[in-house]
Amino acid sequence: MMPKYLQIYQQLVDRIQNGTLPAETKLPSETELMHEFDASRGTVRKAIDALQDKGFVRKHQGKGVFVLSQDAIAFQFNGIVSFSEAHRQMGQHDVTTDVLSCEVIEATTELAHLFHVTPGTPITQVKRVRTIDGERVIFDINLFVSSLVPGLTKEIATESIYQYIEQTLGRQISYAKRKIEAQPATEEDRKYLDLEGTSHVIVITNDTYYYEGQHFERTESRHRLDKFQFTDIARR
Amino acid sequence: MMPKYLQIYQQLVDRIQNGTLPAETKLPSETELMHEFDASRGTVRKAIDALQDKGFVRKHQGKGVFVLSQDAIAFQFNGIVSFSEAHRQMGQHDVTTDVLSCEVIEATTELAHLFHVTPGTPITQVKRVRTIDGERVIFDINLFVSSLVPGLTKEIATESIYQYIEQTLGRQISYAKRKIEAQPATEEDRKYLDLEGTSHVIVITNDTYYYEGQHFERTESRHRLDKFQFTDIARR
DNA sequence: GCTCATTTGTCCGTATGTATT
DNA sequence: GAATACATACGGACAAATGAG
Repeated sequence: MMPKYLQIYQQLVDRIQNGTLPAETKLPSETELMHEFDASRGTVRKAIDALQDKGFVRKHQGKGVFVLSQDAIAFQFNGIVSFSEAHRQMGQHDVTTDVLSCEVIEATTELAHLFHVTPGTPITQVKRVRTIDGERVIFDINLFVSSLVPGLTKEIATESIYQYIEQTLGRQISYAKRKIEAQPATEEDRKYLDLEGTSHVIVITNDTYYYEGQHFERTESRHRLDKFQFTDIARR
Repeated sequence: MMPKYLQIYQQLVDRIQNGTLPAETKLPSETELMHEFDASRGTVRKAIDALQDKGFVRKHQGKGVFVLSQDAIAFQFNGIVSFSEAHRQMGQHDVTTDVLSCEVIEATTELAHLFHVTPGTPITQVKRVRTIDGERVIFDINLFVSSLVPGLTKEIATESIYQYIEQTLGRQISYAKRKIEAQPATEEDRKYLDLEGTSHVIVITNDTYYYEGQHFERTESRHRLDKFQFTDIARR
């Protein structure tokens, strides 16, 4: 049973997304929502606070709660949004993923230090290439602490690994640190990507942590310069 | 008068930052905090929720509230953290800012469309170069809708423009959209930056909006490839 | 496996303050 | 000034998760 405040939240999100509550319009007041959902004021307020946290509305003391324009929300698919990810959602491009390798290696001292495990600990390494409209433009290297992501197979790596972790393993992801920088292309980059003469690649290093604080993954995502784009929205 | 829940929040932040409440330790329970601060449970909970939102603690039903390690917080300087910004805070580098120009231009049809104003509207344009350890590595172009940021001078541009907006003008910034991508270096890039033969620059386009929703600024920050780094933390 | 105390999560009702119209 | 709407604060009750015994 979902908490009541989340049910109210969800129904309001639905109304915003299906156009019942278009941008700029005022939400019903807290008192009206109390009666409509037969809830206390605190419960209604919690739902509205969640809406504001997610960027759907903005509250103004004395005036009311107003729906924000959708483009800001659409912009807000946070997480890493590369050229491919952004356009895959639009359905405009032909994107394929090839798993080059999926094997268990032993943690080097460097990896052991990174993940806070002992050297020799099994690490699952996945290398993938993403092809967009016939050009190989993204080269991904995933490293997982094997014991923290059991049962990972090549088939799963082709689909969404995060979906596997959250739904099949039932573990909750807490936060991810990201770093974006440019690096000179390596031999491996040149081997697996269609670099077309560019000397550098954009590297996104992503470290992901479970709710309990365990660092279970590092992913290096290496993008061809001209096919890279990252968008983000920062709220105060 | 600061609200009580923010006072409690602030005191707890202080304890975390000065080491009274080190990482991994458990906060006093809600009941204990109620007595200590002579507040109701709801007020104490609001303070703790704020702590969790800012990434200081993590709540666990049935267990308690635990202080998170500081490195995740230190990492969490949101906003754009380029090579220079990150290292200026460390005080390790010699960073200077030169204002190349600061003038009022008329909005082209393109700019008018971007800011939702009529063509010809005054736009304040500031061009700056950031020099780090003697190398010119960042070229910034700021565009402000003049009427929304009145009184902007060359002197202010040398210091922090955001500080001027929030403190002197007393306006609140709501959110910023960011885009990061690579572009071929322009002639202007080559003129103002020490590119050392690199063909591309990293461009960060930043659009900033006031609380009321007005789009008042676009900044293009053009970085030399090898001196660029962006870090970020994404929480679920 | 079960009970029990502890701790956080949800929900309700009420009162008062502050900003806007 | 009055009415409306959100902000803060208090109190009480029960549910759900955790850990100790």
